[in-house]
Amino acid sequence: MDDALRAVADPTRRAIMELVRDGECCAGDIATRFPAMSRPAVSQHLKVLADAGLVDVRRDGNRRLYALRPEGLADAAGFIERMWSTQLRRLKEAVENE
Amino acid sequence: MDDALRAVADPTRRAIMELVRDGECCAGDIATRFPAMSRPAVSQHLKVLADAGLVDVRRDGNRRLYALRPEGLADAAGFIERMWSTQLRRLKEAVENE
DNA sequence: AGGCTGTGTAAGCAATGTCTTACACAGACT
DNA sequence: AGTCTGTGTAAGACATTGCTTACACAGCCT
Repeated sequence: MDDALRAVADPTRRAIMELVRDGECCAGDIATRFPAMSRPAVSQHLKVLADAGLVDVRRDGNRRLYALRPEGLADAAGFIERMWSTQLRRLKEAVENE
Repeated sequence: MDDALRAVADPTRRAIMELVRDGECCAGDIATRFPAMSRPAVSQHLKVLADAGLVDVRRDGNRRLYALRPEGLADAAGFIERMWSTQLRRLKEAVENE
């Protein structure tokens, strides 16, 4: 979970995830979506995401295709839900005490 | 969202959130739960959490009581759900193509 | 008033993270 | 074989983070 949450804490990486969310995308295409940043910078972000299990990588000849791997967020989602459920429980209690 | 996700990326801060999850807790009590760390370090983490809107602070005489504020995670939860839904949609499509 | 108790803040330092440029290397094309 | 295209990796500069110790200050108690 630690790797995933640390990876997701960066806005560029979140943007990349949104990009590859709807299907595979190759490194170069992803990089051109961030004109303000050099290509190696994007490549490093992709590595962080891959190491955290948030994206899958597949080689296709010359290129590398990246795709979202939502399961990587499972633990993070679990944490948030655990926090969230507190609110729901409190809400429930508040309603019951009405 | 950025502040919340950055705050949540730290394991100590997540532990603090779990601690104050079930009710208010004062700064000192929280700090004693982290014997490996100095009290000011914990105080700084609490500030980060408060600034990110993940905890509420309330003064009670001398002490400061912290409590979880789950709404602070709303945007983060939204992001995760947006990623997550991709998987669900794909799963659905896979089932339909069976 | 004076001295605890509880907490936040300031300054400084070591570790980490995020870029950039330069380079390496595999796969496609001629 | 030679070269181009696509992409990762290495090294280093710079900013940010997470700690520590020392200090500041408000609120209670006598």
